[in-house]
Amino acid sequence: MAQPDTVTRILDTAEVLFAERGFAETSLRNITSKAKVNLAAVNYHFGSKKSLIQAVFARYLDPFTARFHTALDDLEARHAGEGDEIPLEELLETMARTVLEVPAERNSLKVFMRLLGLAYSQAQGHLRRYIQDEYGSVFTRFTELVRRATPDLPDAERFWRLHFMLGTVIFTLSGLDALRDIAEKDYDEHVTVRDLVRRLRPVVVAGMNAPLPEPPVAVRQAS
Amino acid sequence: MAQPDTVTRILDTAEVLFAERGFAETSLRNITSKAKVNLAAVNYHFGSKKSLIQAVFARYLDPFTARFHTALDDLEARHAGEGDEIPLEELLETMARTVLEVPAERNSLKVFMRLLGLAYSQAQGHLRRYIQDEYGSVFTRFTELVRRATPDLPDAERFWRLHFMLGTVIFTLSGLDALRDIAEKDYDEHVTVRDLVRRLRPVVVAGMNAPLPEPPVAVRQAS
DNA sequence: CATATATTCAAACAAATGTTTCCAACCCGG
DNA sequence: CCGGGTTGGAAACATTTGTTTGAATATATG
Repeated sequence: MAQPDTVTRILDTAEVLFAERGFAETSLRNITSKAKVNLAAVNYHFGSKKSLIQAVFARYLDPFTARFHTALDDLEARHAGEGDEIPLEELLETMARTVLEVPAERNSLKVFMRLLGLAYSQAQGHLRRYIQDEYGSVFTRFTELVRRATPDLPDAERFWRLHFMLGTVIFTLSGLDALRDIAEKDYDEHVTVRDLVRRLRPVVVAGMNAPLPEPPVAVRQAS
Repeated sequence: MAQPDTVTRILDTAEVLFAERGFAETSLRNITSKAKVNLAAVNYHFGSKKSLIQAVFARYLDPFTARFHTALDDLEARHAGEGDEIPLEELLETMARTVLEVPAERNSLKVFMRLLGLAYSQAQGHLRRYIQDEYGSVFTRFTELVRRATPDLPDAERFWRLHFMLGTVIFTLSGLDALRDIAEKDYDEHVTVRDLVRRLRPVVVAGMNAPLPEPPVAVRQAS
């Protein structure tokens, strides 16, 4: 256990390679050679490639869920006296802050968001199940708070809008490199993640507060 | 050339498998066996797996760009007399209608959107380049029209918001199956794509028209 | 009909993948 | 100094991948 542990060296290398090329396109040999670690080390320490992928996620999601829970505890405690409802802006703000805090410690927000994007897009059946089972409860708690913050929104509408916003954020931040290339070609400004989050905020808030859609046309009358 | 051509049978099978699992996770043997076609047929007709992937996209994007161009022609012609500016809502509406029309002919909007999502998320270097080179011009034309429709928006802000909205739509529609499962568990309503588009419209419009973000804090003074 | 061209097919190929094995090196408490 | 459990390492393993081959078959052409 002299310099960076073999395990953490594998995790460090794996997460950036996964983020860059995806899971299937990143071979164990690719990881181990770049990490200067023996090929067998992955299977020795993690058991399989699947487990390595899950471990990569766990290293982000464990601290994230922990912090997010305590952040929500704080928020609820602070609003306990005045009637339970936490404003939507504060909820979104809290989530954003937590998401930004966790990977900031290792300067790898981009990697984190890209991994989240992959978890959604790459079917990788086992991954979605793992994340849902392991970390679903925080999200449930959060959506319940959002529900209380937006009592006028029909349940279905709020559900979809939350996922719309999730899509906006994950898509943007996970495809950030490609977008940044285009953006820098058109306007030479170099955009940072924090800059993007600043731009995202009003859009997300406006989207959540958008007027309700017109009811479906030609709907079957009161079934 | 009796029943469904070998080439189209390959394309039909490949596009749904690609959409379900991604490109790297879908093997040629997987495609050919399900399509009841000989393994060598793919390399015979398309040359390589890469070319097959591009062909799958071309079958959607060729008709799409053609229709979109003529739709924009119509729109410009209709607004020619009154001073050039086409309202943002009409632009978005036109794009949405075109996106919905093309795959509707084969009842595969879901597949189309999922493929678009993959094109973004799966690095697959060659794919992004191919799409950009082959179909970039329509998007350029569209963004220029959007620019004229939103003269108050700074260029950079409009650029990013367009991509935010793109993210919302692609993410939602491409992850639709998973989301639909969750939605149906919570509210038994079965959501259709058209229903989702109806819900998306006000959110997207509100996002584009959101107030400008506060300027970055602690910015270096006039460089 | 005969010939040439296009397509299909089964088999094999080389390369790359995740995983396992087995032995050497190491570390640390006795 | 030693000895047992943990970690590191080279090689081999069994699969799976995309691709190629060459013969068989169908299709079209003169």
